[in-house]
Amino acid sequence: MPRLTAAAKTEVRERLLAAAAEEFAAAGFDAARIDTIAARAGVAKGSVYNYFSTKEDLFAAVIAEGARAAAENFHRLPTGGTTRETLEALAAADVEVVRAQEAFQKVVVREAMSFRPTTYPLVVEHLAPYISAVTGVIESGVASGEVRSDQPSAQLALAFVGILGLLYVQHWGSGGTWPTLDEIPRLAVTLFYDGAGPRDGSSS
Amino acid sequence: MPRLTAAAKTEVRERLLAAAAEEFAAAGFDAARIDTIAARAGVAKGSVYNYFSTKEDLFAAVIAEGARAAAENFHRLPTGGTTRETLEALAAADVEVVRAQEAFQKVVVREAMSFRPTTYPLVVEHLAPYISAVTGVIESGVASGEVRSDQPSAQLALAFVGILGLLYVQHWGSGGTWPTLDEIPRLAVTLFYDGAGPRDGSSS
Amino acid sequence: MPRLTAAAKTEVRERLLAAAAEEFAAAGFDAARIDTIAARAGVAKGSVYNYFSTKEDLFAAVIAEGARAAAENFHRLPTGGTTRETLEALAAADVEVVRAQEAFQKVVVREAMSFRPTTYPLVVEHLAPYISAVTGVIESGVASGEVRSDQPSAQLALAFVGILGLLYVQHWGSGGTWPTLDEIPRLAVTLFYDGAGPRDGSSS
Amino acid sequence: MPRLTAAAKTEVRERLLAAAAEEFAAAGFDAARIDTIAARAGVAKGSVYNYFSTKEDLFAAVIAEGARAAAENFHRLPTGGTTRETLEALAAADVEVVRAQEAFQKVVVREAMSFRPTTYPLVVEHLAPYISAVTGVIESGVASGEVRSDQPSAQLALAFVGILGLLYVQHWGSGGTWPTLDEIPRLAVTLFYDGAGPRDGSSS
DNA sequence: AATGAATGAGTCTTCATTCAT
DNA sequence: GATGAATGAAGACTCATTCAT
Repeated sequence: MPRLTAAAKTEVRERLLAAAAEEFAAAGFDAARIDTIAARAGVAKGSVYNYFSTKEDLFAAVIAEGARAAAENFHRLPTGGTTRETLEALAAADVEVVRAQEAFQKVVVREAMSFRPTTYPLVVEHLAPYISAVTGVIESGVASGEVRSDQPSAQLALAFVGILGLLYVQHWGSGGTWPTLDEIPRLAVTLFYDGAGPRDGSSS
Repeated sequence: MPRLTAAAKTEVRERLLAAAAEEFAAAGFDAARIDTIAARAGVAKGSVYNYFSTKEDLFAAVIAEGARAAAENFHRLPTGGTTRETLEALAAADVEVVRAQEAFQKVVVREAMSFRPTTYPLVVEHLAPYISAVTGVIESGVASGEVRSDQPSAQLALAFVGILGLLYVQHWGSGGTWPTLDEIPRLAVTLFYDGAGPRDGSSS
Repeated sequence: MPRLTAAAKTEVRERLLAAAAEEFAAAGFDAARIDTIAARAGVAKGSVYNYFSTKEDLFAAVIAEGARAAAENFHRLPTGGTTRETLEALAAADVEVVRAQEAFQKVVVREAMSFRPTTYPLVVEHLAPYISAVTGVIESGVASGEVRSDQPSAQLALAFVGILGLLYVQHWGSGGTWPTLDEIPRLAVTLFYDGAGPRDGSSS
Repeated sequence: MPRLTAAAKTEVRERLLAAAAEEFAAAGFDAARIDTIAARAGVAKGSVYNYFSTKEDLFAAVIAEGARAAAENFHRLPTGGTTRETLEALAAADVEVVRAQEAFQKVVVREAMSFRPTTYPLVVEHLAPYISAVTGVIESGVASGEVRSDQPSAQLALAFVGILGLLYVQHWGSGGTWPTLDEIPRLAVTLFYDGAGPRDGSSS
């Protein structure tokens, strides 16, 4: 009989991941300290190495968990609305993930934006399902004439995800001032879909 | 009698800045090594400290130089075109700066996207003139009816600069595959100005 | 389960203090090397920092330990003799401390004599109980007419402690030649109590 | 013809010595910085090495100058008074030297009290003439019955010089509070000559 | 499995000394 | 002789990782 039940192990692992996400989000990979993470998770420093073989490994696990949670949304896509509505719903769902797991998402977004040779491939790999889900939505939009067809769908999908990330960056960078998390879905869709050109009367 | 002329000192300082930009761009602040920077600049490690009192100080100088070069464009704004043309010209000029000083701009963009408490204020401070110049262009566009008036100009300006940054991130993150630097000005304007909604025949 | 028992930790800490005292006594604060101290204590350099957060902190601990041992004597003051006998007994007890902890006492005496802004306050603070104990003895002497009353007791106490220190300085400075440790208590009392004026027959 | 007259060279040398004395007095040998000394003397750092080959050499020159000025007094000994008066006059003359050259004397006194292998021999060597002059005075006192004869004169001389030093230490250590420089000669003689034993009516 | 002390390679930074001008 | 930039050896301190208990 194990000294710890599987459930207990999982629970410690999750506490470690959460603590690590906080620390990596606040300090970045290099400045993050294992001591802090262990303390925040309420375990001894050495115990961290019973769960993750390396600081880098722990970091990767944080990214993976963040990306996993984000990607999960796209398995229960809302259907039946316009492309615009679908995209806004997606963004809204993503915002909920950010709300629930702010630290994880900060880490993912920062790494996605920082193209560091060590960590970039990780993020790309983990975000791939996410991106391809968005690509699917865009393609449907193109098919139905709701999305312009003169740009590759894959690139438009990247742009949408990028804009969403950008809004998070501005949210965090401004200390939550602007935009607020609530405003993000609508803003993302407006920016992505309508652009800044003059309105003929329609839209937000 | 000074051992070095003022010009020679400036030259060393510039070599150091360039070397530091390379290193910071490649490794990030924490992982960057003063040894590497000194070696790349062709001076002894100790000499770095004759020019910059601290690693952090050197980093700040790199940001300042990058932002300075970027902001310089906006003093010679093209005039007389449409807002769209002006924005594209601005983006094109910025791309030239990136081409000329790729490492510096990588550092600036990365820090702008990474909201680290230590460095974020620096970037914000140095990018302020840049942002407010773009805001001016947008405001003219609003006045002439070329830009939608239902969003604050300052926020639209942030969005434009953000999209530009995003495209750089994708450029660097993709290893230069897509978008290429050449494509960036047009893409930035298209995304920002037109959005992804369906075309009625015009554009791109 | 701790890797070391509390007793083992204390033991390492004491080895470090002893090694540090040796090194500080021999080289002075600035010239002392943490490497040397660690090596002498038989631990790795990094381990020093598990016990003391800073070289300065370690130094302060050495002073504190030295002063603590010195002050301890004064809690078991000999009573019932003349002031002269009491002072000589005190000095003799102090000499025993010096014998037992020569390096610690060297550090304390040197710092007490060197009025360096950084360390002087430390010494003053730690020697305070010591000085005030001596002051008490002197006051009794004044009350009983054994000590002159035309000088403040506090200042006489300082003088006594100073003379004791002076004799240590001459002991160490002369390589132990003169005075020897054994001679110090008698000498201290003679100098302090009788002075160099002519004898009318009495004393030493 | 030299680019600098001998007088000008001497003048720079003296400024350097004075600046060095200040710095060594304030910081101690190790913490003293050549930069600071050069700046305080109003010359470039490199110029220091035109006058002194080494930091240690400069330090030795400061000690030598301090000891030289102190020893000078003893060449014009007051004569014809009692031993007690002579000693007080000597102490008074020494206090004048300290007043005129406080930094130099601080350095000498501190090193005399700190028995550091590197510097102690220097001080001993330079103070030798000083000590032997005092020894001469004491010997005369012994001969005339004014000084006790049961202690070697050389040791009494050391004690007198030591007490003087001790009073300086207390003066500097107390921030000039007690004793003041003016009080020192009388105090030195009282302590040295009379001791703390009870008065029969005489003295201070 | 958990613990936390020990480890030591790795870093920034300082500063006496040199030397080209 | 004066200058001050360049040098690089040296040192305090950090921290991921290991491992005895």
